[in-house]
Amino acid sequence: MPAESVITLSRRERQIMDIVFSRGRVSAAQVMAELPDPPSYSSVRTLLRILERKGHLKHRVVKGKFIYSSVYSHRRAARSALRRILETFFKNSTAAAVAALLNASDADLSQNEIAEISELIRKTTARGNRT
Amino acid sequence: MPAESVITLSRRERQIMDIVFSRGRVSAAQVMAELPDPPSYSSVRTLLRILERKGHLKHRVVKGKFIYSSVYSHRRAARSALRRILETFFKNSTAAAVAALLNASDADLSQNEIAEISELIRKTTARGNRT
DNA sequence: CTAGTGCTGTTAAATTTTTAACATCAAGTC
DNA sequence: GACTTGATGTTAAAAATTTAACAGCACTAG
Repeated sequence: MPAESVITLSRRERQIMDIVFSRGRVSAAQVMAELPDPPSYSSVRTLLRILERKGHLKHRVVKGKFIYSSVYSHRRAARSALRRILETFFKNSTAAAVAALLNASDADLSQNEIAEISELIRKTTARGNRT
Repeated sequence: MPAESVITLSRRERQIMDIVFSRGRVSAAQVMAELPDPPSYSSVRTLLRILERKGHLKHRVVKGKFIYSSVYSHRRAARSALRRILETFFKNSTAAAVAALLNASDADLSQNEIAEISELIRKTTARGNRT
């Protein structure tokens, strides 16, 4: 999801894109079920169609039903979301963001997770480092 | 910023809250300067007043001018934003989120940053660990 | 073949959001 | 003290969003 798109979406559109990203593929019914203060089924379908027209969603027909998914890869969308947060809240300091992230997750990481993260850092370090 | 608030905000309201979070304290003029497709000064002020009425912003009078800031602490807002991303994109896996974060920041972390992050992990580990 | 069921597409009304004109007020200046 | 300047508050029109009614179409069952 291109960074500039996000800030252009309306309230409902955002809510729906969030659901799409967390679910991957969704039917109108699923979206409706997860929307806060869900409107009618009809309204949800309208919104999905709008998002598709705007180029954010695509759909496949599965057994006669429309199954929607994002046009952007999960990776790209996540990256973009993180970048925005990094800039908005952490002045682009990755370290600060990681710190907050570790706290946000209730600070009860398992040893396994710690190990995973350490491993990730090692890998990242190995690749592109400079002074 | 309470998690449920975010998804309630309108497009402009969100854009403004983002600016407020990244700046800390802002005047209407500053907000206008940073808004994409900036509307008139008058419109910006109206929006700031709306956000204050809704309980998201507060203001102080400094030399006759209104200086707005968030009602929520930076820490809390960041935490909330991260939680949302964690859930939307990473199924609440902190490790996955950290990985993406390290990538998102162009993978050119300085040695200093690596050190900082490692230190943070050590601290987190020291505190709440299990298994 | 007719009716019912379960979808999607179209359309327009209702509501919310967004915008900006205009009024007002305080402060400094001549 | 009248005037200009620079700010905020009020209000309402314009635009966008949100909603849902309704129409249509395919498929299935009787």
